[in-house]
Amino acid sequence: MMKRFVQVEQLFRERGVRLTSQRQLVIRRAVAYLHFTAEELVHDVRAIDPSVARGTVYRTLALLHQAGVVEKHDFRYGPPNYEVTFGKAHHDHLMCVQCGEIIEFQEPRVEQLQQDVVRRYGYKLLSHTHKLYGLCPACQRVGHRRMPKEPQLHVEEVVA
Amino acid sequence: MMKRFVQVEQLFRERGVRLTSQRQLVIRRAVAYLHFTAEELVHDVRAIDPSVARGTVYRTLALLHQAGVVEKHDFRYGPPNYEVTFGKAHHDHLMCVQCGEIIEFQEPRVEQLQQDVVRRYGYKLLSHTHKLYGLCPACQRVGHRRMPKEPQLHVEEVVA
DNA sequence: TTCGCTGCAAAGCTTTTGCAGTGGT
DNA sequence: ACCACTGCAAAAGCTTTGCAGCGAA
Repeated sequence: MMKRFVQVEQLFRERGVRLTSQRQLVIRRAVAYLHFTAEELVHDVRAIDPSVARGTVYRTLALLHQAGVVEKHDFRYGPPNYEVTFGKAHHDHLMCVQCGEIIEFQEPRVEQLQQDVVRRYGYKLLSHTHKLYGLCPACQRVGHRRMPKEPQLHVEEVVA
Repeated sequence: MMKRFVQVEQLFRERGVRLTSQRQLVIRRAVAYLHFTAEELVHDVRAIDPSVARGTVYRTLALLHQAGVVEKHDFRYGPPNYEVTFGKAHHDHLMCVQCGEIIEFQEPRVEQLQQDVVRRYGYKLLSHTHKLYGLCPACQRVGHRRMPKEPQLHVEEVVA
């Protein structure tokens, strides 16, 4: 955890982005989470230092995204979800559009193909999101007519 | 185009969703677009029938997403972008986090792997999003310190 | 006839922004 | 000493919702 924080700091330095005390705090808190919303991060950071402005947290979050440190996921249930992907094994998402179940899966072969694509266009890959939407086994059986209920996250595998 | 509209109607019927005149209008307009925002769709629909409420458009858009007809893309530039993927060849996105350039690419091998994953969990695949974030060749060369400018969409291939 | 759907319009949330002052490098 | 960054607080922007009436099946 500490190590990851230092790595992100290093990343910012390389990019010539100033490492203010506020940003250090935001980064420190963000990398401590698995998943979080922007407002949760605001709340968490301000619990430690109430003087940090909401805008600063959002601005830092944008920087973290640009640096490839965090991903933004929009699952259509509540506010968008952020996730720190830097220094972690990538995983993708499979979601049931009916009941909202979310499965996290790993597929190394996709990672390989992503490298192929990126190379084809001369890009340098920083991060990615990959979501599959469908019907889970249960929702395929019952009538397909109900609106989704509350979402549920089924974490298949979490790699620290 | 007309054919796709009829197919979507069929899909709604199968799901036991009522096909009101308002929904027909929203679907008709949505499938006419390549990319659109929710508000653009609202504007377009209301240009034809001003009595259709904003809420109805948003509610129908949610249904279309659940049915796997449209995808929602959040590129962090302006409002989320919707795209009709039903009946079209899938394509994924490669985006430069620096300048906002967006490249649409096709990678059939990824599609194949998606089927593997979906089968593994017993799901029925409806749609997907797959985005790669990185630095384009130009932004790798110049200093990496500037905030993104306006986004640009480079459509690699558009399949009707 | 039933009950899912709609219009209306306001509320609710998340995110952005302008500006004067502060602080990293 | 620069000028990027911050706090503040309001504005903006997108989406949702409650409710009474309507209309598809």
